Amino acid sequence: MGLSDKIEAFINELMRDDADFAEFGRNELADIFGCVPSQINYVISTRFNQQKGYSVESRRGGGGYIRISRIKDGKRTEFAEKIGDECDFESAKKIITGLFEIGDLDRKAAKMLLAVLQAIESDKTRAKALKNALIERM
Amino acid sequence: MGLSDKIEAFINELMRDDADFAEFGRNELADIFGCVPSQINYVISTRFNQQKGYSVESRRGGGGYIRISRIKDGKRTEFAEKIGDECDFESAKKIITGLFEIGDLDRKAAKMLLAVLQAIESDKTRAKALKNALIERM
DNA sequence: TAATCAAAGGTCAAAGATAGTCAAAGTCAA
DNA sequence: TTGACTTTGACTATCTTTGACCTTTGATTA
Repeated sequence: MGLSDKIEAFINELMRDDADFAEFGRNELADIFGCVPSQINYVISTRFNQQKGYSVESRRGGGGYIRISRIKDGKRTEFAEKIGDECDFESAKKIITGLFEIGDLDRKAAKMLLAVLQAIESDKTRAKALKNALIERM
Repeated sequence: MGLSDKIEAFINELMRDDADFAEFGRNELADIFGCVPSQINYVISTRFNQQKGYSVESRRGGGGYIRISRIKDGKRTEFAEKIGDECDFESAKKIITGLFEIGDLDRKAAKMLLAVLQAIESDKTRAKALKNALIERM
């Protein structure tokens, strides 16, 4: 097993521990494996890219970090499929709340979406609007 | 978590206690965290600036203080006021894009909101929906 | 009252700490 | 041997921490 594979496995272990994300310092990880820091970027870009279903956030400077998290697309698709031709506000609210609870949406986004969905009068339009939003690829 | 993050968290705690503002002495806070006083300014300017929805007042000399308070979201209010009874999708898009550009919305939220707003057929409903979302307090 | 002093807070730039990019060099299997 | 994948490292970008010096304010003193 090559170095990159070992690092990949290690990150996967971290994700298992913390459920759906892994956070670490790039240098710290490079030290563990005795490699150059940019090797970590290589692993991330080849194994944890968007296409494979991950999103990556990072920060430089003191206290810097890299955080890899699984994209919660599954839930979105699942929710989207459940919506029929019509969707009343209460049902829409459950879906948005659900996405907020799994951390797919932050509080601000959830509140705004709810405000918009509430202003829509037609259950048909609401169904279409919510479906579109859920299918929207990031 | 870096020092700045800890100080940020501490100030957020203070705000929770006192509802919508936090007041403290710069040196006092610097002492608590064992850092130079100007570090406090750094935290304030990067985490509690106007763009993030805070206003800061302070006074020097004996009995000096720094007071941070949450403010109404200026840009949002400004945008909300510009919307009339009707709002076509292009106008809505400009507003959401504007909020994204000033960092008020992240990409995901912006995209979802756009998807929802696009699905709305009536310019009247769209106006109402967008206004509601903008007025929504965080 | 005017001058002075001490106690805050403000600014800014340098130094330090991380992470990102990119292309060259290395490896390995077909 | 060649092409795809990996490993390295020099250089870059960004964020944080620190410290020297500046300004404002209130209190004290001449």
